[in-house]
Amino acid sequence: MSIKKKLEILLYKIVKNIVVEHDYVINLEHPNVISHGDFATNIAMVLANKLRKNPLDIANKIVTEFSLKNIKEVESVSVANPGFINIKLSKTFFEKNIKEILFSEIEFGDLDIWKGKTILVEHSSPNLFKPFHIGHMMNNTIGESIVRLCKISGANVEVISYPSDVSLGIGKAVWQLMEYGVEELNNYKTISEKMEFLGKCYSNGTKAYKKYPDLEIRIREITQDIYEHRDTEAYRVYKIGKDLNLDYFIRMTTRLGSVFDSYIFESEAGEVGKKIVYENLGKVFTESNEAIIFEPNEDDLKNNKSLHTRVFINKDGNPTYEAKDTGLLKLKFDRYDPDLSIFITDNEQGPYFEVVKVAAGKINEKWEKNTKHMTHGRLKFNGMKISSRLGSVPLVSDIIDSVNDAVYKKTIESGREISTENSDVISIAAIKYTILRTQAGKNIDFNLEKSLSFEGDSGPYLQYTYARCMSILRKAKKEGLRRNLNQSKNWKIIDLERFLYRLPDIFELAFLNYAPQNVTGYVTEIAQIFNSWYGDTKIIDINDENTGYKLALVEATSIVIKKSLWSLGIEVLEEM
RNA sequence: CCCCUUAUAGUUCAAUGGAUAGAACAAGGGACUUCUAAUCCCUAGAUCCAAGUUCGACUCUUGGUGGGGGGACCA
Repeated sequence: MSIKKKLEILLYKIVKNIVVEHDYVINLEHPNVISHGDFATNIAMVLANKLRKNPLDIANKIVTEFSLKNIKEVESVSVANPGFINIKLSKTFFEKNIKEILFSEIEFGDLDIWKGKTILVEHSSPNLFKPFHIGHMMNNTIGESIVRLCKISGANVEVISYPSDVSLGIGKAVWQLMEYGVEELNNYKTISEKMEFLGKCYSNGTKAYKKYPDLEIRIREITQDIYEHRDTEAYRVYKIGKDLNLDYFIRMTTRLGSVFDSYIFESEAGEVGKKIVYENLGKVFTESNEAIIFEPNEDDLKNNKSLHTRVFINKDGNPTYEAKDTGLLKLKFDRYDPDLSIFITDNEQGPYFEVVKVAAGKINEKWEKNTKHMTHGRLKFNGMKISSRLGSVPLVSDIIDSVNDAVYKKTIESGREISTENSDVISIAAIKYTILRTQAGKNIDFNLEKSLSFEGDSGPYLQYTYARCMSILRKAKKEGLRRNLNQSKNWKIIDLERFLYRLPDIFELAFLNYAPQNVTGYVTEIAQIFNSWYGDTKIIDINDENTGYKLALVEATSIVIKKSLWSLGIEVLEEM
């Protein structure tokens, strides 16, 4: 149990004796100003209202009781105006905590709050035949971080993606691919080149469809071949393209650090969705203008003003995205029965999914209650030069390449050398950090000069700090120095110790609020405190009896940084 | 017209209803014969507007204003 939980329980019991018959929650927080202590609570002020008493009197009473308990992890408890109770932790606690970090290693910070439960996360869902573009980078980065936070919660986590594998758009691409000739693919060696060619098929197919209306019949026929898996040339060509696309998707997401346990394809979800919509016709859905729609009733609207009428099956009898998503919900819950099902999309789908959720909830309550739709904003490019191979939409690989160029330049300027692999790790860290420092849902200004940096508040800064820790530890080892888990008597607690123990609480907060930026902010603060300490302290000092303990602190810092970055889906480097 | 979302230093972003609103970049000054200067130290600088709830509001409520997104057969 974390020290925070322990103190909260203790305070709860103490307060219970003072105020009977009143509901209250003990809420410990870390004061902004470290001189106020390690924890503070506002309970006395909250109770002052209910009891109509002076908050200072209540606080004093609680503090007196608290002091009698003689908690060895606590050095002092005090009262501050207008009624805060401040708690300072003891040297004993910090010493014990560093031991815990070092013994737990990479498991430090793991929680058990969702142990025994299952969480399903869907993210990075690609449009097959369309390039893996910048929007997917955003989705993948946030999704992967959510996946990892869920794993930290102790839950069993299943990760899936939901590729869009049937649509009129894909029909157009397949038509164009057949026009060019599928054997054209053999002229390209690498998978990126093949993908570039397929991307061209997609955009040129779309253009041709617009320009020549006569094509519609043929392209609709191709689309139908794909829907129904007909044994035709179109379907065979489609299969080749689909497999290539999936292969590429796996490569790209692997490069970014994601692994998927399984896929549910849009084609599957469409069939299932169409079936359940028809099954619930008259109950949940109604017919209107030849289409099947969902219309929210008065109660629905009272609870959620954003609801509106939507078409689930169009007049041609085909499932729309709404029906497909309903089918997807069924497949998710049938296959995984998750206690929580999270999926991540661009926020343009926010109002839309509210409707699907309410409609689906009428078929199965769980589908609505256990589903969390997380939305993210868009990456805006202002002034950032990206040479996109495919028109105006920057591809994920284009972006990473551009950032790689900048990393390479920076490396050369500072007189270092770098491998391609490490450069990639740094570039991806820089991009991911930029996305994850911001609250999901906001648009992000994605600018190499402004928001994407390698200095200060950045991914590479954190990697650099980790590498610095490792470098110190390597040197100590070389000199035959070993860590010492015990403080000497003259050791004075430093700020670093006052932050390292907080990781589990930060993880809990980030998990419960779907807020990776809590971790980003915390780990940046740790790095700043560490670097500041590094700046004014000689860590390896044979004449200092504290050297062993300082080495333990360096190691603990490296563990906390590594684990924090892991939760964000960012890799560390031993040297840079 | 309705709904969702967003507004914090010159810029890009933080801040579970708490105490003196934090960083970074840019600006100015300083620190490498030293454990990695992708670093550190110092200086200056901000809550869109108007009411309300509260002991206390960037945070909650209501009403405005600006940005982004949605609102029947696209996804």
